[in-house]
Amino acid sequence: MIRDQLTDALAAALDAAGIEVDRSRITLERPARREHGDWSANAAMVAAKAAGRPPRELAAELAAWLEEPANRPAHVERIEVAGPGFVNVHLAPSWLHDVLTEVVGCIPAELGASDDGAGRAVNIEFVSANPTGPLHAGHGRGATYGDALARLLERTGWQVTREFYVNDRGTQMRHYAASLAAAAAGQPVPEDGYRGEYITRWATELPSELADGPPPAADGDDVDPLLEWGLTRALDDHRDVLDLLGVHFDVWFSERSMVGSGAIDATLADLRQRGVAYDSDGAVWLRSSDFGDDKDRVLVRSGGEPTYLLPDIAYHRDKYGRGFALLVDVWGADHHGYVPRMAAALAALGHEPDSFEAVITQLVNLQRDGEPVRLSKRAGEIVELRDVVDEVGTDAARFTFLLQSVNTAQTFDLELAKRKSMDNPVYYVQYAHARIASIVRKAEGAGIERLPLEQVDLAQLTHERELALLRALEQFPEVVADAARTRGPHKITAWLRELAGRFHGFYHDCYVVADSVDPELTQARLWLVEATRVGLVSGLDLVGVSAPDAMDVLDDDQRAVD
RNA sequence: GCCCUCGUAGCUCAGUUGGAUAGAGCGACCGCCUCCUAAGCGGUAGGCCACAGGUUCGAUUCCUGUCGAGGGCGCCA
Repeated sequence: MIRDQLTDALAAALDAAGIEVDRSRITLERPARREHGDWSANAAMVAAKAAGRPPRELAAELAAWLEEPANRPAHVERIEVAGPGFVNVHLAPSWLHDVLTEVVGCIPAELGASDDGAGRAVNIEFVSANPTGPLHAGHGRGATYGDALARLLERTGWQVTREFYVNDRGTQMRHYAASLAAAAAGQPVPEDGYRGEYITRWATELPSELADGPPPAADGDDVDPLLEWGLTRALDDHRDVLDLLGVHFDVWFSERSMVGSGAIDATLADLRQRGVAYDSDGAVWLRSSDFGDDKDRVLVRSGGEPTYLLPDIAYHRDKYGRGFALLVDVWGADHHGYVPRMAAALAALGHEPDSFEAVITQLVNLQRDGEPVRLSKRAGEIVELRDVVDEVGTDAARFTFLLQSVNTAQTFDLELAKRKSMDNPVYYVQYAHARIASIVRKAEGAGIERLPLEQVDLAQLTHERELALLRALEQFPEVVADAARTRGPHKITAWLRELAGRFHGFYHDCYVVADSVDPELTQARLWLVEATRVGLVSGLDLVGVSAPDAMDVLDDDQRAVD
């Protein structure tokens, strides 16, 4: 890595100047402006105070030392001092030609790969919607985010398990079953019930012996056939829609399974043994306020029934028991208040605070051509995720959900997402890939074969468009590492848009296969195009979006409408 | 009242452990097709980075406060 070479050289220059400075404070950054060079160092400004000298004077000394032929790192063209004391390094294009060679030497799945995770096991739990109804549009964001994060962590050396927690017991399930029963009997949904449109729709699917049967038992753990049917119906829906979205789970973990296994009782016993649970007012409490929570929380109600918290703790205890070094939970915004008590509970069980992370995904506001899609929460109106995916397609849905950071509320415009035009980022990026395939076809059609890389003169690549493309590719490994570390897959879509943009500029200004292009240049450009293809496929793979070889061509009428 | 996430161009959003003249796309306006898909490319206009202090050589970034938006504060899940 040239960055490391430059950092080493800079440290040597500081040594030579007799200046001691904390090495970690010396950083090399990519300047925002091209004329500031390829890399910029702040070392002189950082060291100025300790050295008691003006930063620019120091910078000049460092620059002079680095320009000495004996000290000059590879590819360095010139070094300048600028601004308040930056040392700017300008590199020769040859360093980017080396980047090209590195990129085409990788298959897409290897590009940006690292060993940051060191093979540790991470469990990513996401979606985990209650099996009391269909997934809605908001779940799509969590589903896509969780899956993309999983892909990022896999790329960076983690062993990933994708997990869905099924809340298949408790009061919500009983309300759900009662709602189905009421709808089947043509009666109004009970006060605490679910009143979405899907209830009546699903009720019509009930087999007659269930639809006509007696109302479900009000409580108890007796098996209620109607509830079982409803559970299966909802889970089938979830699995099906997630499949459409290209999201697949390794584990569907049943809350109910922990009753039979004794995991819930064992967890309570564990908490008591650690002295972090106590009895008061007939209930059992968790001493969560000792672990950063606002107040203590009830684990078992005075009536003897556990709250939702206890099975959740048992569930996370189970995950630790399966050997995961890191647990990541992806939750909707309406659960963020739940984070401190969960973290407190896991700390109370003796786990490292860093081993549990909760990512909160903010809301998704649906729009259609700029107009908000209004829903009545009281009437239980939702936009089903299935409808979103059906309307805009898997690729567009995924890419759009991943366009921005999950900690800001998202505006998702259905019309924009499905539009096949330049204002839709997913098509902009995919179109770049299709253009590459088109160039390859064109070359084949012209009988031009791409020669082995070692026979090609990459020094032919000097056009600013060509270099800009290589600069974007050069950054990819860092972007991947950063996106994984900060749990931000939106940084991948941002990079893809950048790369695609630079490719479209190249495509416009630099023909690859044409009579006007020298054959040697064609060869170099064919390799540049191949490197770009590897980058696009690699990035698209991280977000689970396809890289098509051709796009549907709009006819003239449609184009005129655009 | 307390907590969480935010507040950046007309709109949707980026903004790299604090860096130089704050960016992209869309929208608006002006240009560009004998040649690999014009679903593209180039240019112009558009900003008190919500506001006020503080830390720093340097703050959109870190700290405090104010205002504004959304969400959360149950022996509900």
